[in-house]
Amino acid sequence: VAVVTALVSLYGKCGSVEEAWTLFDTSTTHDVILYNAMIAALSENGCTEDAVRLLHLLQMKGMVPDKMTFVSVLDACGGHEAIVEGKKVHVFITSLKIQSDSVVGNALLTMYAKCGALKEVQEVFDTFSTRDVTTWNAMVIVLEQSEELNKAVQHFESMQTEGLVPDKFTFASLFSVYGSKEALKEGIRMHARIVGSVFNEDVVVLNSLINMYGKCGSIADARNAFSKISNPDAVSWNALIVAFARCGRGEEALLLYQSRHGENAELDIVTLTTILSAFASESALAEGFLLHLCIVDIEWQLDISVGNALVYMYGKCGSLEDARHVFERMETHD
RNA sequence: CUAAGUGUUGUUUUA
Repeated sequence: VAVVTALVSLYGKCGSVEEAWTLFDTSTTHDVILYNAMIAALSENGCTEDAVRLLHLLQMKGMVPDKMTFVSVLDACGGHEAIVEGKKVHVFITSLKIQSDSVVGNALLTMYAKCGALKEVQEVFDTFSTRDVTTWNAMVIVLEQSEELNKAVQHFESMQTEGLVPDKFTFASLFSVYGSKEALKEGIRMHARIVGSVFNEDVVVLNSLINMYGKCGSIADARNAFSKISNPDAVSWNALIVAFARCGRGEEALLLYQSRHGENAELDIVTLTTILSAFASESALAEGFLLHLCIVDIEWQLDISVGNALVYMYGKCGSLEDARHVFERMETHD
C-alpha cells in the first residue's frame, strides 16, 4: 500500500489522473492514507466533484477522515462554483472538532478566498484560535488581491504585534503591494526593513523586489536586486526582463529575452505576454513589432495567451490591421 | 542496527 500511495501521489503531481485512478482501483488495500493521496491527486488536477465523492465513499466504507483528508478536499473546493460543497465540508469539520488545527484552518481560509467569499474569509480568520505565519501570509495576499493595499500592510504590522515572525513568504507577498511609480518611496522604505537580514539574500524575496522596482519604474533598483541573487532562477530572469520592458527599455528587454528564451517554455509564455502588455502603447509599437517577429520566428503565435496579448497590444497601439491579422492567424480563440 | 506512503500560505502573468 505504501508504494501504491506514493505512486498515486506522484502521478497526481504529474497531472496523470488516469494513472492515479488505475492504481487506486487496482490496489488490494484501501486505507485512509491511500484515500487521502487520491483525493489530493484529484484536487491538484481540478477534479472537485470526484474529490468530494471520494470523501463520501471513504465514510461509507466505515473509515474516518482525518485532517489531511479535509485539507485536500478543501483544496479541491477552491472555485466559485464549489463553495457549496466547501461549506458543507466546513460544517462537517466543525462538528468533528478539528477546526482548531492550524493547517485545516488555513486550508479553510484559502478555500473561501479562492471562492471569492471574502466575508467567510474574515470570519474564519477572526474565529481562528491557532493562527500561524501561514494564516497571516494568506491573509495579506487576500487583501492584496482585493486591492486593499493599506489593509495588507496593516496586517503585516499586526502580525508582528501578535508576536509572529514574518518569513520570506511574508515579504515576497508584501512587496507586491507597491506596484506603481507613486509607491516607489513606500516600497523603498519597506525594503529598507530587511536590508542586512537573510531575507535580502533570498531568491524569492529578491525576485519579488525586482518585480516591485520594475513596476515602480526604477530599473536601477531592479538590477541591483537582481545582482544580489547568488543563483538567479528562471523567475529571476523573467522578472528582470519584464522590469526592463516596463521601464521603457524595450531593446534591452528584447536582447535579454532572446538570450534566455527556451530555458523554460512555460515561463517564456509568461515573459512574452507581460512584455507585450508593457509594449501596449503607441510609442512602443516598433519594439512590439520587433518582438512579434521573434515570436513568429519560433512559431509561438499559436499560443492563445500570447496571441491574445498580441491582439491587445496592436489594438492599444491603434494598429487594427495588425490586430486582425494576428487574430486570423490564431488557431484557437477564447 | 535502522526503515517505508498522503495535506495548508509564497516570488515572474496578458485581458
